[in-house]
Amino acid sequence: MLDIKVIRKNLAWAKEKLATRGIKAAKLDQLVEIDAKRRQAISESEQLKAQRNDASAAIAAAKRQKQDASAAIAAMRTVGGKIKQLDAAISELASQQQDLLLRLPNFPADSDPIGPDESYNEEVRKWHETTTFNFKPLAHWDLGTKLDILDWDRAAKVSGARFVYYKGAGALLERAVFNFFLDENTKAGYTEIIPPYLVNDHSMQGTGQFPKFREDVYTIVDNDDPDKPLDLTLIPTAEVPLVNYFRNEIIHGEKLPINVTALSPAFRSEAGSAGRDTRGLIRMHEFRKVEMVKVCRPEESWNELDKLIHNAEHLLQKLGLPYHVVALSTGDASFTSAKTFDLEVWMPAQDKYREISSCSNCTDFQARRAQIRYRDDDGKLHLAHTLNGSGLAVGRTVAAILENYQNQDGTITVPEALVPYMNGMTKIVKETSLI
RNA sequence: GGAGGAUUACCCAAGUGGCUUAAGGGAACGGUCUUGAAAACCGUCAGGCGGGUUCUGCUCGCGCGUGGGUUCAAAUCCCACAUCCUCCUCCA
Repeated sequence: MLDIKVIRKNLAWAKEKLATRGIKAAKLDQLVEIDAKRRQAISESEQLKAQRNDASAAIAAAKRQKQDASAAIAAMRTVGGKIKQLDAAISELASQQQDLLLRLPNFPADSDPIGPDESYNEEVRKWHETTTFNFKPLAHWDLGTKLDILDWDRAAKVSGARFVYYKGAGALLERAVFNFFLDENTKAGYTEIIPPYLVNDHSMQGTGQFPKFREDVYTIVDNDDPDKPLDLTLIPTAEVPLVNYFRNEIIHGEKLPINVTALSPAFRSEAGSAGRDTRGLIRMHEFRKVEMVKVCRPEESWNELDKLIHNAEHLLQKLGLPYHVVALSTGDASFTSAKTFDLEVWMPAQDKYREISSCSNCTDFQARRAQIRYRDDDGKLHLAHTLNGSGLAVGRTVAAILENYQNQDGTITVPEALVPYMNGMTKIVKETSLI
């Protein structure tokens, strides 16, 4: 959430910044107008309350001395009515203001490439030449099916489109990948967490998914009354329970920066992406992801963003997967982010890079929504900055390994870093059928 | 899912409508004493958010789990919800 005071004081600047994210100037005019009315009403109400408090003290004193106070009581009755009216108006204005504010994205950083969509993203650096083959590489979904380690048909039968079974060496590979990630992240100083995978609406609002992106997630309903949603949503990313761990907390300054990592399933409705990436592991309703989250002081957050990206890059480098780093444009970056770098891994069969990690500095945007604060040496409270990044998306990593490490005979060479995690297995060969 | 009980500061806890500007104790912090420490004694210790402002100060409002309500006036009375505890039921 943006700070209304910042918008109020720097209206022209705010309009210009948010225009690059597709927000119309009229929205901000409307916002500051409501804010002005609200503050006016607060001022009036509080004057009356001060008056009422004085009168109440006088009434109490009179009563104690057994004197009559009925005139003062009658006078206060009308004041009380006015206060009630003003307070109702204030809460209506406050909720209008909140509704508008909750739907405004974060201010983009000055360094963000300006543009409405991903075509304005800028490549920052590239690691390793893209993989070449002396045969035509297969897509990971074909490799997975031929090896009988990924089963799309039975997942479609059991759950529907965009679900998959991992089997045998496939399941082992998935497990090897996430255990490798968790171990590496822990070595890099992140504390491992196993969070809840269902969270309440306050948490979804705290990290910025609600109210704007309700249609992107799965919310649990009451079985006795399916029209009634329960206050529980399947997490679309571990970022939600990790960041909300700190919600409404005051952190000791010396604890910062805090680094946490978690493996979790991620559930996404993929509303609006019909027809895109319909095959393979790229776009699933349910996938596993290892997430990294940082909570830090404002002055550290840009440096911490660099560290976060390097932590994610380190994983791809150890796996030997070619990738590049892309700075997202103002229009492509996520709602909560001031600056986002995507890591895109090379997918040979598709002959292009695909997103495998998204590393963002959310500045104080989530901290203000979620009230994540710290007390520093000066004894004062400050909003923290929050950062998040995938480290990494597990299914997409498996897809990249299958495609980049495939051999002409259809087997997969296991990346060296994963061999210990695969119980010494160096090559994935065709599984025997279960049925 | 059912029945009871609870929720006040870092911890324990008093407080059943107006002299509560929320008692008291412990912890913590500062000081006196001491070579140093302990003890004793003295002091500080109810957070924070919001409004106004001539702006690092002053002032007003709100703050006793959360949100409503009653009242001239609510920690205190009423309603709803959340969380925790005990018991029953169910359960990996």
